[in-house]
Amino acid sequence: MEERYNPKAIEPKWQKFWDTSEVFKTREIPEKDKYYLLEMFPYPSGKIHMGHVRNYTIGDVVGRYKRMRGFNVLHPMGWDAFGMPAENAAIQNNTHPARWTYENIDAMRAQLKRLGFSYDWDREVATCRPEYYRWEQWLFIKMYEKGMAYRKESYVNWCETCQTVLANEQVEQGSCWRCGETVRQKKLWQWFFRITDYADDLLEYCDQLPGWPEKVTTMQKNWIGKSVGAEIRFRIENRDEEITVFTTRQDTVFGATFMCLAPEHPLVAELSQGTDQEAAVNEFVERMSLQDRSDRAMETYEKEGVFTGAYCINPMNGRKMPIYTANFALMAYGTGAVMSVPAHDQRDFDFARKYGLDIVVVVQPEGENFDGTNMPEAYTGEGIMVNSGQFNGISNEEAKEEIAAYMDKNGIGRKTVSFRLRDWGISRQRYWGAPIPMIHCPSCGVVPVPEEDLPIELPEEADMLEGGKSPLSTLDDFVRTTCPSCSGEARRETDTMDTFVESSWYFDRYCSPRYDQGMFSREAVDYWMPVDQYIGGVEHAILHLLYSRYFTRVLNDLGLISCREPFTRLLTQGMVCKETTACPTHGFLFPEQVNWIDEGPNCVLCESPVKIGRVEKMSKSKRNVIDPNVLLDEYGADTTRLFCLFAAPPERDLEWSEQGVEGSFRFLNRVWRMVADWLPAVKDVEAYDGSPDELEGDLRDLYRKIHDTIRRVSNDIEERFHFNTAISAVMELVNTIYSMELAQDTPNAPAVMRRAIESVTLLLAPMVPHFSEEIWSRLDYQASVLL
RNA sequence: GCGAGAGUGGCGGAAUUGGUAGACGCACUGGACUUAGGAUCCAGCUCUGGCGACAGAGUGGGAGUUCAAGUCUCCCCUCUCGCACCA
Repeated sequence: MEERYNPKAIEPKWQKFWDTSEVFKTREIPEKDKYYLLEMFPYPSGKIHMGHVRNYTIGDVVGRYKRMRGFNVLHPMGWDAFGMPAENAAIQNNTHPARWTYENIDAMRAQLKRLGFSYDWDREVATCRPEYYRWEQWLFIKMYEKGMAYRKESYVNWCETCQTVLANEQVEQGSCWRCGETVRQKKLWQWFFRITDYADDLLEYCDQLPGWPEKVTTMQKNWIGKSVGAEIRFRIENRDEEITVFTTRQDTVFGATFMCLAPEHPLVAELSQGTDQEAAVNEFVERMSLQDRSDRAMETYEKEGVFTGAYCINPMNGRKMPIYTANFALMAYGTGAVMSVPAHDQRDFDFARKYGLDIVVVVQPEGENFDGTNMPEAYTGEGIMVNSGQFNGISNEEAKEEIAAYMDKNGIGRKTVSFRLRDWGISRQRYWGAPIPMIHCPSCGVVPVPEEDLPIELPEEADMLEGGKSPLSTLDDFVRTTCPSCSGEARRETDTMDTFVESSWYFDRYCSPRYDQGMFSREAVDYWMPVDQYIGGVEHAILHLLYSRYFTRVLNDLGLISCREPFTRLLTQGMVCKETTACPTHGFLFPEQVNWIDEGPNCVLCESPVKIGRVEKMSKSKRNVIDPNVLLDEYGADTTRLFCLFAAPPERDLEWSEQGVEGSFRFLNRVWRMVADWLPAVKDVEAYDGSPDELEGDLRDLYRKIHDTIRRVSNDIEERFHFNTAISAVMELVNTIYSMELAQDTPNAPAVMRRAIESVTLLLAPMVPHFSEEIWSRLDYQASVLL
């Protein structure tokens, strides 16, 4: 055996071996325990980054480990291939999104193969292929038929830069999640999925996902945002109309002294029309629509509003309440109308003080005597009901129930719940996405494309307009069609679907990726689903994971799948971070632009001293990125993988360290030398399998240490996913062997050492697979170490 | 503001059920081997005092429970992440 460990020679050899021997090819074997392991599939941006390497390495360890433990493992990989970057790249480089995407996929697949991941590549899926999205279109039609998909004109989040609609989940602090542009409100006809029908179900099951990090289920719960309260109707004075509000404090209804409507509320314009307030209201509404959404969402933002000129009547005490439109009333929550109770809500209190509106106390805390003039701020706690007619004297908690019952009986209102979650707007005015399979007929209205006409393929030669309207709407050949129902002239829907639709069911497709009679074969999906272990970044805690849970429920309710939750266990791995380096004149520097000299780091462009910034997530903009390819060239896949596993436990952030990589490489060399040293002695010996009692001294200690290590590593991998401590356990074992300085001619030493070497190889096999396969074969085993 | 998580040597991080705090690695120091080594092997490495055996302190701070606390309870501080005018 060579003295030196040479990954360049070893790794391609075993990658080829895995390929040709088809060890990772998977099929359904009913009598075997299945294990569906999934990592979040990447967007084919062109290059694998360290985040991918970490994510897929963690997954690969679990997959290989489970395989070694005898499970039938499904471990697929594919491409989340639709989306904006392909269009942008196409415009910039004068190419086609499809071409750009497929080239990127080829490049990234090659990189993943270089890392030695145990994927069943026969199951590869790319969501931009018609064979894939045709079934998404099929499902869309099914959902349309069941009323789960619908169209409405509504205010949508609009990104001017991306020229497209964004889902609520894609708006971060009032800005586009992708480009950072301020999001505006725009009124458009849009397609929606009725995810709100599942709000309660999605919420309730959050507590039945013990395999998920609490952090994620909490985020989902907050996002769904259930509030229990009541709906109350207020008659508008001199009109045959009502305003419905949602409140969690129906106990304070007697203290409601005015009404606030969101500026976007349809009644605002209607009520002010023809009054002296009309001009002021219009000015206010106009001003609010131009305002930055994130500014408006600030709690500290000054409350302001305008009287609409109309009044409504408090149904409990007949009080005449002025109707305002106010900036703190949000169209996106509840009904867009707030009954304002200034004594018991801080926002209402601020507003009332500013505009001189009445403050009526209806909940009095014990030992206090609040009234509208002596309160420094709103009182939101518990107390005894006052100024509330027949409900005076009881606690406000009791009053919540009694008032709700009273209102229900008298047709004023009823108990209800409100969710923060909105329906999922999926229309996108973009080219590179799955076309929505609908037809607009002037006489029949909206008609689904007949099933036999699917897929509605994306036309190839789209005129990609930079920042224009939906590219598909400019293609006459695409748009013009005939109505399936009356055969008259009709127009196709030109919006495409949000790319999150594709990623909401790809894990089902992996079960039978080439199936052409439906989304998936029932048999395959029932065998494999749900995913036993899902691994990916926490940035998808709301968006992708919530949508996927929703889709699984839809498929379940349509009778297509047996499970209701898609992911049994979820691991959210931390980010890969590195310090930033900045030059006073050249700004952030790439690692290779920094010259490390004795006096300190130095800019290669101008030689001025470089400032070391804080450790942050690797990103192009901060330039603190390490290209995995460089690592692969220098150290090979196994060292790269080992470093990712050893430097931090998976759920924590991993800080990049050149010395850390060096250390991982050194360890593999150390193991290699040990094996090379002992190989002649152990080659023709059976691994020791007797009782430790028949050994003595160091050999007995070593034999016990071997078994202790096996227990620790198995436990660390299987139950805790603590690969860092699993590796350190193996390091300890190797250190023990080195420090014992066993003589090779000691009786039993070769047998025990063979046991030691085999154990180390098996324990390391999930983590450094090429390395382990190589040693395993040197021990004269023919089959893969995985078997 | 609400919710979640975290705080341990010079650094990354161990300590699984309350039981020797600092495993393993990095960095550093010393030694061995060597023409040489930035390779390798061995040893040291929490802080303070001491040549030393050793003594004292020590897991963000403060109190408590316990024979025993990084771990449990209470209060406080700091950091990270998520949500945030949610009526």
